[in-house]
Amino acid sequence: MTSAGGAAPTNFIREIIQADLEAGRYDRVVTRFPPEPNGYLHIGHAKSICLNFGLAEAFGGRCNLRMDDTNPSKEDAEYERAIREDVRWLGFDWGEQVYYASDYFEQLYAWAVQLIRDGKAYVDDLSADEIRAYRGTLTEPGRESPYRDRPVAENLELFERMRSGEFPDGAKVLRARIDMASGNLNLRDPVMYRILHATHHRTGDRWCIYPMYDFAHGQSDAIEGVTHSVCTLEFEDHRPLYDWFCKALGIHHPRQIEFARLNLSYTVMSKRKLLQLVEEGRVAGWDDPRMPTISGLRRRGYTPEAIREFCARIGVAKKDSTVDLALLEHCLREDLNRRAPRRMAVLRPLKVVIENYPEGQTETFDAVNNPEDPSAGTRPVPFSRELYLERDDFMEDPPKKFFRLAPGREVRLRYAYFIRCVGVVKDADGRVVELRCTYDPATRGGDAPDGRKVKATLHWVSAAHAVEAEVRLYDRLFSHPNPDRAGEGSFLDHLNPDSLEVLRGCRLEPCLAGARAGDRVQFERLGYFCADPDTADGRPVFNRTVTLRDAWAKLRKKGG
RNA sequence: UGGGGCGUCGACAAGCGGUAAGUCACCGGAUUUUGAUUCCGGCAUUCGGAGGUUCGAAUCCUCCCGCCCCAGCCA
Repeated sequence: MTSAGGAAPTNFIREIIQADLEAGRYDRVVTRFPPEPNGYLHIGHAKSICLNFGLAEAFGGRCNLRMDDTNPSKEDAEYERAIREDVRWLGFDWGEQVYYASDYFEQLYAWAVQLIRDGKAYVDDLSADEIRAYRGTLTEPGRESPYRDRPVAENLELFERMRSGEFPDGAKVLRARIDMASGNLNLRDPVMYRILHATHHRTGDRWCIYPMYDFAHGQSDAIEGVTHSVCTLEFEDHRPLYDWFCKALGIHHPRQIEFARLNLSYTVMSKRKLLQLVEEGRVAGWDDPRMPTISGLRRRGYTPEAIREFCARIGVAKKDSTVDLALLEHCLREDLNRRAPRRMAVLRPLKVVIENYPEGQTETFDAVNNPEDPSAGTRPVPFSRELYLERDDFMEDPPKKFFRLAPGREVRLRYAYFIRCVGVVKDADGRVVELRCTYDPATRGGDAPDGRKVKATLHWVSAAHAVEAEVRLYDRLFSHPNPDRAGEGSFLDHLNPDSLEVLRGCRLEPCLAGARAGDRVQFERLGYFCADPDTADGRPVFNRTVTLRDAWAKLRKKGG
């Protein structure tokens, strides 16, 4: 069980469970999170994970992690490994063991035989195309297969031969015998087993017939004593079938409850599309920091706490909805604000020479590590005659609302001195390459004894002491709020061409030399950053997790 | 034209017959050695629409409209 749940607000699922408990329908609560190991987990799965583990925790029950591994042609042990890692990282504990649908293959087979014996399942020789044709359409009923009334004994024998490998893929299937005229397509004699001569990553070549989702999921729930099988809306149509199998088999009958899956603006969530992004090299892999995968978010610098808080805030309902990415980012900033140490980093360096500061002199200032957390203490930051400032913090011909550095203007260097720009050095092309400034020794520490004010406080890094680094600026992967439904064309048409900008030659304050992969910091005035695994000794690589809220950027955008 | 769902502020979401919570976003304004954080204020006379029941309806009934899902031997 978990210890990670927050105080999640109530929702309709909790109410159903509460009512079930009170009515005595179940005497305990068991849920499960059942991913298919055919891809990486994403933020949408996080919603389901938080929901299922959270439900179990709220009712003092248990939540099983179960691999829904019934299709060997798509699944892989690597995905399984990643799933465990991600669930664990999110902060959930699945207890003694991971469960596997594949562990139930023998039992599932026995249950299939039982249904055949009861005349409720039959072996069909129709091809896939024929089955489709016989199924009918949304508005017309289907037709019964000519093999539907095979004698039980023949069905039994054929099914056994299917298992023993006598038939090639697709030659036969086992079908439930329900109702070819049902308005619910799932009830038109759904396929229970198909022949698949494929090696399963766990059962190897022991099987060449594999159960379909509908004949595996509910039964797996039953075996594990699941009481509430929570899944997404698209399975609502499957519930009658889920119930039919449990009833026909006379086994423990969990209640299936459906909720709306998570959609996030500016991102795609389907595994198919995420896979495509990876396979076509649109991103660097499943853990590319632009991906909505758990591993991508982790590498980007997200915290499990922020993701859990987000999941608690979005709620659980049956309405199709798309949550604003801004909410996710808000949860992230909220968490990082209270825990990320502050550092100074200049991403686009502009050299500054303090003309009246003695050459060769260095002094040290104490900088606060985290204004939100006094216990985080301070660190020393060296200051000298030559510094780097952010190019964006200087404008030669500033607009009215710009109150950073400009010719003749005075600003404060954080923790250090007031400086005034007295000269601009340009190259042959007229590009600003260096600033000449003077400092006021009386403002040491950042306050003027005469009480004069400055409108801006800038971050800076001493040139001689700076650590060079690579910084990767990430932005949303898609430029359209809903890449899935943005008119005709592919979602790929809406990829944001500026989703990644790599900056080299960035200058960090010296204490960042020892950054280790996974370290999260706030670069003051810029945003939250996380040291990437590509970080090498003495050569940090930082990913921008998210920018700080930026009133100036907003202003600038408005003004054109 | 079949079956299953869903419609409350720009985005989420409470509300469960007694007269529209909260959050994000947005817009002010205060404090600030991060144009950050924090703080304070604003933001649905109205609940997809139309009727009806009721002293009273977002909540109950009827009809209509809109959106989503289902025709894999995927999950």
